[in-house]
Amino acid sequence: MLTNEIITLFPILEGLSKNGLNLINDLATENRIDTKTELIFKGDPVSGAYLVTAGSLRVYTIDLKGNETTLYTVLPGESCLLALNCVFSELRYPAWGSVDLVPTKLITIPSVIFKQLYSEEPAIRNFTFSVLSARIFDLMSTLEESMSLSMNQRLASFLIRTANHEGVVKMSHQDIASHLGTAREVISRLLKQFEKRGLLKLFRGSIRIISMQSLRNVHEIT
Amino acid sequence: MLTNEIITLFPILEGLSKNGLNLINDLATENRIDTKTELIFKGDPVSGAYLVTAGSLRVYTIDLKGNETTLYTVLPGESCLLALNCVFSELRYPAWGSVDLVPTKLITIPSVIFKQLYSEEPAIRNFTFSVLSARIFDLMSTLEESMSLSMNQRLASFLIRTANHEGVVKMSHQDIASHLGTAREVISRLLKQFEKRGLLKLFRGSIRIISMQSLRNVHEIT
DNA sequence: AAATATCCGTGACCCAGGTTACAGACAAGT
DNA sequence: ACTTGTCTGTAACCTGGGTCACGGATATTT
Repeated sequence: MLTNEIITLFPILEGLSKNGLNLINDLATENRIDTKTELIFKGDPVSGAYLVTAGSLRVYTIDLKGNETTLYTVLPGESCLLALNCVFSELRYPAWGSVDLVPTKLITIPSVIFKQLYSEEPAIRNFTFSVLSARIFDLMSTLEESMSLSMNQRLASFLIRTANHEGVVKMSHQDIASHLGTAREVISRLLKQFEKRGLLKLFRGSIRIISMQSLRNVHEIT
Repeated sequence: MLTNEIITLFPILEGLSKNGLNLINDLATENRIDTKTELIFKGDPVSGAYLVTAGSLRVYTIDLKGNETTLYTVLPGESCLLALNCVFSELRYPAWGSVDLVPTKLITIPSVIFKQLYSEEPAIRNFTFSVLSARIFDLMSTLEESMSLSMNQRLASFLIRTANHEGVVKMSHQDIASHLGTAREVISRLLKQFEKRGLLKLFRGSIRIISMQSLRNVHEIT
């Protein structure tokens, strides 16, 4: 029973009709993806709407010089809006997608079905709209940050956003660099500064934040 | 008869029902805005969906240091998606909006009406979806450009996109700088370089592109 | 345990582009 | 014709952060 799982993770879909639920139940498929898997390539045709139910899906571009920059991350309870977009526009996927750190589960609702649902089910329409608009705000704030903040401010903000409940970020410097679109050395340098100022502690493959508050202040100071 | 005007400019709305047309006709309002008018302030409540029918509406943010950066420009036949967004989310407007260079006309469909139309009219839904998704691609490419291209490449690309049919851009250096989120001096410097290389000619308040092709090549060269 | 891969630290260098600080050119109002 | 405002040119300077070139540290595989 696919749909129960979906509804708990995507409460906005609660209003689905019986018929809609059945459609999804019968025709959506679920996939498990291992860590370090390239999932979607730029130019791929998109087979349907992707709903992430566990793990995380990273969507990124690669610029002319070969540097990756993360556009956004799709977490459980979210959907990949680029794919959604492509479902309607029949365009091909305009970026890359990969599973990096944790095994990930995602549900695929085939394009045809999704389009039908979209026209019949208000719940699906709301869902689609909210996915798109959430992503827009996200992109806008990324853009704003990348233009007006210095690297150490962006790093601080990234760490705060990414840390788990224990204040630990389990990523290599290179991973972080890719997310922020910069070089590994730069991240190492800045992290070292933070460590010297007592804001965090560095380990191989992870970072433990010590003073969340001071990290927040990096924003204002300069 | 408001709706005729709308339909010609927004062909995607063609499928509107009689009823929908009437609603718009009766309850939408049209405003003319003069040049150099601050129209929307950050935090304003949004009264409805804005459709631009003439001129242009610039949407921008202001960073901590007081620099403006244009997020996007709404042209005739387009709609301000942030406003659309706010219509549904009941959020306040998260940026600034102004009319800068040319007098602008815009039609406002009150929030309540727009929501009703959205639930009843497939045409309105398609419209909304396409506005959102177009803007997403736009934002993504802006983001990509701002991260991976050098200033002179971004300037070249901006000039190409902004020039009118005669290859003329009627903006001051300061205006351009605001759009690209940089300083006036930087733009002057780069433009001068372009002029020396014969790509364009500078006048007070405007720029005439001479070799569109070479300007495109700035992308590749460096 | 040897070999190989991944990760991290660090110093030296360089440059695009932001900043400061003027000065002259043109436009528009009085 | 002045005055005042807007727009442009330019030079000198400074710095964040990208790049190069390492070497050592910790995992992982064989």
